[in-house]
Amino acid sequence: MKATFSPPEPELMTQADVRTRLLTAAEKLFAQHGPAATSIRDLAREAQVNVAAINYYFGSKENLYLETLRQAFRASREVMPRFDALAQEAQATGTVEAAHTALRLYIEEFMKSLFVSDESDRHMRLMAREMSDPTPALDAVIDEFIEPKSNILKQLVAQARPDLDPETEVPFYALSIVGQCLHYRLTQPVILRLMKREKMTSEMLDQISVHIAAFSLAALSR
Amino acid sequence: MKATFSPPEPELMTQADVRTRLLTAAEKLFAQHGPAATSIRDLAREAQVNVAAINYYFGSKENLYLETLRQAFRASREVMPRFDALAQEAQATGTVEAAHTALRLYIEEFMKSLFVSDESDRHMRLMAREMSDPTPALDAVIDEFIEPKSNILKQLVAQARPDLDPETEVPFYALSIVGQCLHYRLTQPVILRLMKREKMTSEMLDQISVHIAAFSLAALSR
DNA sequence: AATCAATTTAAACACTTGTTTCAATCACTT
DNA sequence: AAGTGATTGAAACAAGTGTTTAAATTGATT
Repeated sequence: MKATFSPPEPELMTQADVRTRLLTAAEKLFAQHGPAATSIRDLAREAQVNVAAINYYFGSKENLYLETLRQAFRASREVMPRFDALAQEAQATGTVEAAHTALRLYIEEFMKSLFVSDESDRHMRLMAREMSDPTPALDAVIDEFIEPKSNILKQLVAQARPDLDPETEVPFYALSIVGQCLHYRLTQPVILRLMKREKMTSEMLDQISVHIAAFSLAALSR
Repeated sequence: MKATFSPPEPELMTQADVRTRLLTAAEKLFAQHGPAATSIRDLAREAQVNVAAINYYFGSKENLYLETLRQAFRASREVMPRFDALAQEAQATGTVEAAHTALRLYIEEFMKSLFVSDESDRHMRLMAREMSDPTPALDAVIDEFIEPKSNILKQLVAQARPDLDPETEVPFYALSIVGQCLHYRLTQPVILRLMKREKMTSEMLDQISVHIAAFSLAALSR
């Protein structure tokens, strides 16, 4: 007679220890090596947990990955209010100059969030990986993270250039700004080699942010 | 009594059939799914070849990947003269306006080379993959492809803005331009979803090229 | 203290991976 | 036509994958 086990309801979080240890390990390893290159035995070792625990608590490795992503951008969204406040303040002031300062800050904050190496670094790595090498989890990442952040940027661009069509023109300007920033994260190994540097320093980061802001604002001014 | 087989000298290309069929299949599959997600059995099926042939002709899967990359950017470099001619013509004319037109063409050509879906598309995919997810083969890709192409772009930027320091300022401008272009290739799935499109059309490509050129040239003009 | 479900465990499962083996076959020279 | 070395082929290999099993253990409730 086979006993059928029903996994616990995630929201109850009973015996959260193993579950959260697993999520922590997953965030670390998935961010470091990607989901394909991370085996459930690696995960189990890192979390100091039996291999079966992964399927017991999450049903499958893929589901654990999804859950990890969910947790990652749930945490990342808590940084969003800062960006949101930025945009709302600029909108309240209403001037083109206010939009410019907000864009400068937006770029600086965005670049920082891409590189500051701690928890948010792992989150960014996870999402960057999804973008260039998508899994079925990509849709969630777009809806809950990229789209809202992109909307803030579009709003700032629209305020800086009220003459642009919000539907057809503004999006391209927003992509140009994000593209410059992401480039340094997505092709970091190449850029470091071209610049003959070992690693990204905070001085370089400042320099880069200032350049991207100057470049983009120059492009935005008529 | 084991017979020891010595693989044929690559430069002799004796019985090139199997070897080249394998390279062709590898180029296709590695570009499509990446080296990690492509098994040697997938490769053997695609090339209509026995699995053992891979190790017989290339020693290992990793070596086949390296050889494929080598072949890819050897072929890609043959497109370089076009870019080179672009830069030399601009330099010959010498005016800022000439640099602007050359930059416009450069961006257009570069975007095309990133997306036109044929042989060069696979080469670009292979190299883009190396950039965001490097293997030991990255160094060769940088030296033989990225660096020279980047130098042409820097030269055009320097001609358009003679006041900029070639060592400290020009590189950032070049990266801003390349970054905008690559963004559309590296995060293509995300961008298509944000734009609510199924696939990249040549009309979109033109539109994008025109925008990036306008944006960048506006940023470059004082 | 006994009961009973929730959890943990080691082992096995079925499958895929890259690589190797070795006999069969092929192309070519003597 | 026989002999020889290069190539091919089917099968086996060892190691690794995600998942499932069923017995052992735990922890709380009756």
